[in-house]
Amino acid sequence: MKQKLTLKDIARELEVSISTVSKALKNSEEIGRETKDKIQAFAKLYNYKPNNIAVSLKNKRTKNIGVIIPDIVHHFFTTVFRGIEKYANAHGYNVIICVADESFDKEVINMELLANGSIDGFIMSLSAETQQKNDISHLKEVTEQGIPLVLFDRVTDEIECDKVIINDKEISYQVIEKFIKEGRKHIALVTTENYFNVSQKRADGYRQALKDYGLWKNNDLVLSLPYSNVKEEMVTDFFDNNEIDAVLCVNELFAILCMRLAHRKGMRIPDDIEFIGFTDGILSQYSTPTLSTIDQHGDQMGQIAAQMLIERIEAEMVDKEETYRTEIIEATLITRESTRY
Amino acid sequence: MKQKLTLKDIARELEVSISTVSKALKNSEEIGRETKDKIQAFAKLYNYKPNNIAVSLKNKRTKNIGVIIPDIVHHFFTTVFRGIEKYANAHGYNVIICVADESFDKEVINMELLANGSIDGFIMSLSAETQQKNDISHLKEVTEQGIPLVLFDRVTDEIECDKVIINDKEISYQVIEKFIKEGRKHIALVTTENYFNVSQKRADGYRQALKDYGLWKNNDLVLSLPYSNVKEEMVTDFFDNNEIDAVLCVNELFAILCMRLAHRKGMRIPDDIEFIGFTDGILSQYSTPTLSTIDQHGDQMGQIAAQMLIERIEAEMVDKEETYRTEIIEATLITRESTRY
DNA sequence: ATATTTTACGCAAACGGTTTCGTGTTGATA
DNA sequence: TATCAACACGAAACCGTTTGCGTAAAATAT
Repeated sequence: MKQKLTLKDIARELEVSISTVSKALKNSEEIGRETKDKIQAFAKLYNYKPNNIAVSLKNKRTKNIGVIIPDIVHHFFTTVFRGIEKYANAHGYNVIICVADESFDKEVINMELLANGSIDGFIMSLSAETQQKNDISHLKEVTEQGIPLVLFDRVTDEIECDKVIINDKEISYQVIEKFIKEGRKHIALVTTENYFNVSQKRADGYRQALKDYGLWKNNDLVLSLPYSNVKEEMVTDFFDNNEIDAVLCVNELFAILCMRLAHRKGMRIPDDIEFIGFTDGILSQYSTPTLSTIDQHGDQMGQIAAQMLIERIEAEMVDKEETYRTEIIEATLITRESTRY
Repeated sequence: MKQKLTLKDIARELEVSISTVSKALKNSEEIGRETKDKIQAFAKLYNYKPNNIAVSLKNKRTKNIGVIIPDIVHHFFTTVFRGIEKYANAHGYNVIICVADESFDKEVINMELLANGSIDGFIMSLSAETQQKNDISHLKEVTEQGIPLVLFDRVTDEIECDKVIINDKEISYQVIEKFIKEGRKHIALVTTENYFNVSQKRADGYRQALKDYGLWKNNDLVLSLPYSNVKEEMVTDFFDNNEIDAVLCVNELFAILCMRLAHRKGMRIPDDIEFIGFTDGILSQYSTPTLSTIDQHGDQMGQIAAQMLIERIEAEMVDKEETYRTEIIEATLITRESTRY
């Protein structure tokens, strides 16, 4: 096992000082042509690479960004992550990832760990538990330390930082409007328990559209399901007790589930009932029938988040204008077999 | 923006030396009770946390592990990753991830970047291009530097290191055997172009089983599809030109695709034709009909890989026994609607 | 030939910790 | 009272780089 070559090794070997080697490798004007050539040749020959850790310590910049997401086995987060990784890598940054598993504690622990010098900034989406408790002191701590933070999708108003979200309310409104214009009268919403910021906004859009078109009665056509372990009877009861001809679901899985149970009840999709879900994941493309979905453009979201973060990190070196942006990405509807148009 | 507290700050404030502070915070016996109390109280009050980078530089241990995977938007890799992350986190390690995007160059670049001190060891699965070129000099370089490496799933025999794989050949054999015992006579294999190590092993199992039961003729019932951009006619031609009553697919997507086209041809699943795929992803559970799949236990694989790596990393501190293990995980068949039993 | 500027390089501090070793003080022992 | 171990702490080296500054030698100007 050959040990890694250090500046000191090269200096000893070539009988010059460490600083000369360092400067020569940076092609500094301070060093003579001959010496530089000699040192550079030697370094190349023995494949010298500077030690990242030492460089980080010295410059106080790690070129790492920390990503904290609630879940990795989840198509939307995966695509966002890919966007982040793509942009970060292209700009010389590595990505350290922590999966909070929707747990508040894991989120806090990981964040504090990384905040101690391991990263130059954070990109994150709040875990379910964090949104539920609405405790964001760990985020506050980090931003007070001057560590840049970009929130995406599951954000909170209570913290000032850059954010990337989609137009949840508007797209929901548009989708409901579309249903209405097609002549649908009994439009349901299948959502999660309401501590999710995004679910609330989607519900707002849904409600608003129904009100604007005089179709709003009450919450009878809103079904709230638990985040996991959905029991089938909850859904079947809902379909049995209500007359429904169109459904918007806040995620792909709920939509697939509902479609399956509606189909089992003998309803024809999309003639008797139409379905639209959020998240254009792999399920939507391959379900039977294929599902019309709202594409959240996760990849783009990730790239923008990464861009905002890196710009913020690198702006810190010069000056700090403390105006934070919220970038809104326009979701788009992808129509497939679960809708008529 | 309050700057991070350092040992030096505490030392100055409490009028002791830096080394005293350092020792006090480690609860060293060298330091008197009173002084320790005072320092520890102060540190707690102002929430002192040691700088990870400085500690890493000093101990030459980063407590980071590098994970390089070909693709992140892929259920199998995602689950393995989750296993890695889970184990690593529980043992005080962070995970730096690089997505090679199935590209050789990205794999090499990322690996070299991380190898310069950023991580204590690697866990990786070879990208498609790397397997195709069969160029693993970057792996050799890393292991020669003494950086521990664990390969999983897409491994190579040409490098000595710890490995975690599944019993691809055996499980394929068993699955084909199952088909045969049910009376299936025309069993097809749908696979990828053969530079994938795992595809080869699966094909081996398939062929072996047919031979052992005297059903092997030639490769007519083996369909090789490109890794992406599969054209439908390739599959339909295959089904049109051959009499087939059972199919093993090397991944979930191929299986779903084939099922759909077989269904379109009017074949009844599972009566006329049965399907089994590799990878128990979300698609298998929600397709119509649901797909019987071979569960590769990605989560477990990830945890074992992480365990092997961390043990190797921490063993390095004591001595180095250079015997490498290959852990084989037993895949299991999950039966659903696409098979009769 | 002397004064001045360049050139080319080395010294040393710094980044934030850890750790070995040395030393002044104390109280116990002879 | 001299001796010595135990105690409590500090000085300094070190991890591998970066970088401001000082300076001898060489080059140029006077």
